[in-house]
Amino acid sequence: MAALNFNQRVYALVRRIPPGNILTYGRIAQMLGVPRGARAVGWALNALAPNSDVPWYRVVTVSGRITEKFEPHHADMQRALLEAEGVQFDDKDHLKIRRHNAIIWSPPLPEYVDLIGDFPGEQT
DNA sequence: ACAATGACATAAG
DNA sequence: GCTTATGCCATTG
Repeated sequence: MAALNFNQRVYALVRRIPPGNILTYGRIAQMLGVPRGARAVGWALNALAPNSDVPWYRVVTVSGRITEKFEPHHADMQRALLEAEGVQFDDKDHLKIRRHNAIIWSPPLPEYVDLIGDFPGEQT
């Protein structure tokens, strides 16, 4: 199996997102050092187990819209989970996030380095 | 190692 | 602002 370094990092980062805050796929990828690796982040969450402790619902698209590619059912659930944490939506199911909104979480620098920086070798 | 896939992002119409 | 087309990355067959 290959539940590996990259996915592990995505999970670790998503777990650090506080309630009421959100993060985009692209932003996560950029934090991991792969600015164009948004799809890979989505793939990591796709392989995530339903009972996982990773708050996958706090990850949205850069347009402030919940992914519909997965299952419409879950999209509705994701919206409910976010609303429960105080995240506000528009009538068109898109988040009220702008280029400079505060709900887009950003980790403290020390934690950022500890998280994204040099990770213990887990390859092979 | 090559080809295909997929919870995305960006550019163009 | 929305839809379509192309690009990117990691994972899987």
